[in-house]
Amino acid sequence: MHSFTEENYLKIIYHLSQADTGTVQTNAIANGMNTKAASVTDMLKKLADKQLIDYIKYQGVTLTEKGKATAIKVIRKHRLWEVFLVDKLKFRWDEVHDIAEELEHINSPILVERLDDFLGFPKRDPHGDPIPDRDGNFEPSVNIHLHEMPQGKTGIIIGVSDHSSPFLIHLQKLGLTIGVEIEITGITDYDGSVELLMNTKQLNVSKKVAQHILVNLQETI
Amino acid sequence: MHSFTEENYLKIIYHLSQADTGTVQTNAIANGMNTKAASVTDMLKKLADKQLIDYIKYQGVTLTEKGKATAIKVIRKHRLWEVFLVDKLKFRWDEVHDIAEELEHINSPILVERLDDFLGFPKRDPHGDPIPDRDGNFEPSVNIHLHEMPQGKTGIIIGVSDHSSPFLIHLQKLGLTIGVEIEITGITDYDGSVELLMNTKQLNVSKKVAQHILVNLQETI
DNA sequence: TAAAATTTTTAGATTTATCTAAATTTATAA
DNA sequence: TTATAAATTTAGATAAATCTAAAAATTTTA
Repeated sequence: MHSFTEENYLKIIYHLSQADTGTVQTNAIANGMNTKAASVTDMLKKLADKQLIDYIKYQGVTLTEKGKATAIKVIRKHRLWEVFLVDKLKFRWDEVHDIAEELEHINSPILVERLDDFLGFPKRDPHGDPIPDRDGNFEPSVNIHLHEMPQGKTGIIIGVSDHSSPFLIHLQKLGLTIGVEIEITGITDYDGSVELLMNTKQLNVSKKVAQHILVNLQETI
Repeated sequence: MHSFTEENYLKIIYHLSQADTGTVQTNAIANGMNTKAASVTDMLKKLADKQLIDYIKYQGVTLTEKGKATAIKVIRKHRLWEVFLVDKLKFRWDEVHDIAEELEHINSPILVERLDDFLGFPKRDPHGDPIPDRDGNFEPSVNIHLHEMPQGKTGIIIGVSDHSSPFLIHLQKLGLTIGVEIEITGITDYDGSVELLMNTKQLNVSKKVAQHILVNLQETI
């Protein structure tokens, strides 16, 4: 088995290699792990010895198949626990990350399968991110701004790119909060405002607002 | 916060000091922790520094109030997670211990309270052991043989003191398996056989059988 | 393309929890 | 009550994950 620390390194490397297609740099990992570059180098040697990453000095790393499978298992657990915390224990979307960071390291394959079953085999976590199945397969997720969303597609609000109070208060009034599922029904040519459906409610938001709402695009599952 | 290891030491010390009223010996802890006496001594110094135990060289240890409260919190989490695994995820009674050993170290007070609520504030875990409430209070549990049970009291079968196949097969046939709740309704003077109620079913078991069934006596809660 | 800046690695320590082997203390028993 | 046995502690090492400071490699830029 792998230590919590090793699992966290693999997870960070996995996420970084998704963002950026090439190899992952030492400093990027140090940043993600809240540690120093020297510590990362030490750990990279260890992960390479265990054949979890391919590592060439000074050139950055990539995950091996084994390393990738391990990272995806941890991500699967993290996202399933988030669903549990939100759906069953009534936590808010924004409260669950740190707890799931601990729960994701519980080592019991059967527990993961039972939990998945108990939750009804969810395909997405509360942020709209895809949950890998037991074989590690999942639909990729795409995060874009609301005004870039194609019509007809649904998405989940995952954040904002303007953190000013007036903007946040405006969103609160409209009900456009994190975790809400929306569908674009049209774009007004005249002013670029966006028509959308939230639950069953029709809304119109200005182009300026749409440009500052981050959405996780739901692929057809 | 305390490390997993520190929490495990406190838990073992707590359990050992329940069994045996005096101070807890180094070797007993080493045995419980599957480690060596020298390692225990090192850890005892550390726990004493943190004022979690009172430790006198060569004389054994007792938990301080702080240490006891910490141990009880870990035990509360362990038992709540066991209820979750059995009631919600459909694990069997005998499968949950190792998983709960990991889950008990998840550090989130709010998670524990939400879980307790979700489970309906259970008073006993699947073995019949009491679950401390958020303040650490609980009814003590008493483990005795079936033939020593007072009439009218209920208990949960927690094990057997005869592991022979014929005996276990006999119990299986009667439905007297681990986790089953029973109530003594009478004792036959003539042969010492025990009349009991299992769910709503009336049963009679011989004195010999009753002497080999271990029961956790349920206090009036 | 050579100097400067940045990134990465090495060297040598530190902390936590563990170990073995030896020394010390306490308990037991002749 | 002293010798022997058992339990416990100390001393000195080891492995995991981290650190700082210095050295080496790579990238940028003038």
